[in-house]
Amino acid sequence: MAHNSPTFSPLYRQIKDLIVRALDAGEWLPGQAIPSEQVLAARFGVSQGTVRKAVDELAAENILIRRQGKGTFVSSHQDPRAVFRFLRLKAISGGPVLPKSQPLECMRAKAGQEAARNLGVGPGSPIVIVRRVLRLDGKPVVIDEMYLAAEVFPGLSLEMLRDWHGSLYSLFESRFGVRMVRATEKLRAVAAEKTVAEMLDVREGTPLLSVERVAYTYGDKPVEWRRGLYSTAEHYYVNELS
Amino acid sequence: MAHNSPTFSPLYRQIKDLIVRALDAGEWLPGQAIPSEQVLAARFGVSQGTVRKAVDELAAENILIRRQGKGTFVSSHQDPRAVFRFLRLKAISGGPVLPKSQPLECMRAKAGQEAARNLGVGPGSPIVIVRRVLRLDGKPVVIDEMYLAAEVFPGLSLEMLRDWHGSLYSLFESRFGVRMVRATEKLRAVAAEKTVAEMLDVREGTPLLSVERVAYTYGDKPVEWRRGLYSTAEHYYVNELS
DNA sequence: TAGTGGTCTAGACCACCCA
DNA sequence: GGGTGGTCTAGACCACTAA
Repeated sequence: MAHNSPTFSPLYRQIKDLIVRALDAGEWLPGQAIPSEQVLAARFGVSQGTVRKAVDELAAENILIRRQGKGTFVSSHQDPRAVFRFLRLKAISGGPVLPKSQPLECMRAKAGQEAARNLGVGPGSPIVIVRRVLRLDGKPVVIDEMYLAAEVFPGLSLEMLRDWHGSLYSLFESRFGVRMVRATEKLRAVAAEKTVAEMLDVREGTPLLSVERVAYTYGDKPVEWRRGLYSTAEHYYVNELS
Repeated sequence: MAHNSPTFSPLYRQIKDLIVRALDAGEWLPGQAIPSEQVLAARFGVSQGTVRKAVDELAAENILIRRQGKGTFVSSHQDPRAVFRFLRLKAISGGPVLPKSQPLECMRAKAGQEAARNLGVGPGSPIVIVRRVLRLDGKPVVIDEMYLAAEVFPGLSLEMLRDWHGSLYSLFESRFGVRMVRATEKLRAVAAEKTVAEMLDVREGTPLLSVERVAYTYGDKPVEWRRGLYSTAEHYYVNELS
């Protein structure tokens, strides 16, 4: 093996890329099992240990899920345990939280400077803007505005959003084959403007948590830019540092 | 090997615990190299591969740092790269941020209900309360109030805090041998009260980011509970989701 | 050149799940 | 019982660092 080329990357990382590419191509769908390590090793012409290391990293990134005795599965936003992977909210009371999305608007537009930059597309590219309210335990807690590259979500409509019972990301995954894999968020504290305050049932000027997110699919491709305003009267945003 | 006992844990995890215990005992200090994998394997009577897996996990948790060709090192808050591991603030302008701590107060007290619960000590236990302002690029951006178990930080004083040039955690590490390894944070948006507003140089009622943190040392032992109020006029809190 | 971590392999056996 | 992932080992070789 040539281990001294300038673009050297270890075998297991090449295997990892091949697996990601297969996932991106839809060879194995979310929730389904991928082939066993033995089979993958034969397919890629490497030892099982090398496949294992590749899968280990993908499992650490929550892209795959290993289940001893059963197999290795493509992680899915359909999985109820995955809901709070991207929704870092908990009730101050400590009780369980039942999120329910209430779509308000779904419209076509052209990308402005900021949206274009965050979505990695050219300015003026067609995008879809979605606005919705997220209710937790029946109360409005989050108001979101999402910007999506239109070509990735063809035919997305308000009816489709209204008819869907589940998380947005599970809809994206099921209907458009787009799996959100990673996201970065920027948090600030802002004052509620009048219209927002009414929707969240708080007084105008109430401090809200502003959460700006860029979400990526396989291959670190950005596909969603969103801004959420969280009412933190009865909920807080949790984070783990290490 | 008895792999079927009810308290079964794999060898590499036992090795990991032994390494953590050695770290906790101060056998190897932050910034120093630990023995090579070969040496550790001989010491614990296992193969190098098993030590490697234990070290892999500790490196993933940012407790150890591997450097090819040099060795494996105990991670340290002295390392300038470690400053932003627990301070998730960036300038909106995108420029670099130079944090500087300005201690205000350091007093002894007895733990109330909440502090006791968060620090894992009995109510009434002696604690130290520290208040400080954190300046970024010269401007006051964060005001912190910290609650520390007194017996873990004997002799902590305002003078000591004032004389220290570096992060608080690097002080704790150098002077008291307490290394912060992990933390959980709860974020909310709140309105600035008068005294806080003055210190942060904002108007009363300005929305601030409230960050409540419990920090843990080796063995998941909580040793610090703090609440910070962040002015997010020119900075934001960053987070990675995966 | 010697020592460190990093990669890759091959094989054995264990733990778990399911038919 | 047979298949899956999980653990552990032993050995070879590569890549990086420092003296």
